[in-house]
Amino acid sequence: MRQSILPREFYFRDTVTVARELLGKRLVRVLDGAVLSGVISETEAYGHADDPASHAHRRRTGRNAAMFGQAGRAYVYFTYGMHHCFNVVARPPDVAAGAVLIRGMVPDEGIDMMVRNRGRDSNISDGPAKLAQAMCITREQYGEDLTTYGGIHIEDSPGMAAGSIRASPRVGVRDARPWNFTF
DNA sequence: GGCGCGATTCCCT
DNA sequence: GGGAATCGCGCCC
Repeated sequence: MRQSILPREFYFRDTVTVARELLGKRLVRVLDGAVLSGVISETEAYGHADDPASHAHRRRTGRNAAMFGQAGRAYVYFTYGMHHCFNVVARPPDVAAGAVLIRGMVPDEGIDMMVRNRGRDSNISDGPAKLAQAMCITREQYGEDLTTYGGIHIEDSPGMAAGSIRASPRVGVRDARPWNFTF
C-alpha cells in the first residue's frame, strides 16, 4: 500500500530542516506503470546568496532557475559531461532559492530495473549520479512537480529520530557547513 | 567567442 | 590514491 505524497508545504520550509526530514522518506519513480523506489539515506542542503557552495549563490541563470522556483519541484543538473544529479527545491517563503541534493537511497521496489539502468548489480544508488541513473532521472525531469503522482514523488514515512541523524561537511565543496545528513 | 572546471564515477595501480 | 571520461555553463577577455 502506498503512503501519502508529501505536500508542497513540506518543502516550503528551511532548506536544512527539509534535508534532515527527508531522511527515511521514500523516493518513488513511476515509469510506464512500473514503480521504482527506495528509502532516502543521504541528503545535502544548498542555500542562496549566503552559501558560496550553492549553484544559486550568484544570480539566477538558465541552469539554476528551478532553485528559485516553486518548492516541491525537481532541480536536475548535468555535470562532468556525463552525470545527472537530482535535487528537491526547498526553501522558506522569505528565501529566494534553495534545494536538497538527494545523494543516496536504499533501493526497494523495482531493483531489477535499477540494476539494468545502472549496468551493474551492486552500488546502484549510493551516490547522487548513481541514484539518478538508477531512477532514470535526466534533464527531462527538470522542474517536474514532486507533489503529484505519475512521474517522481516522495512519500511520507515516520522519518528518522533526530538523535539518529549524523551531520557532516558537504561532499566535494570547499565549505565547512555540516549540511550533509545521513543516518 | 574562448577557456576552465565541476554538488561524480569508475577503473587501474 | 590517482587519473581519465566528457560537455554545458558561467565568467572573463
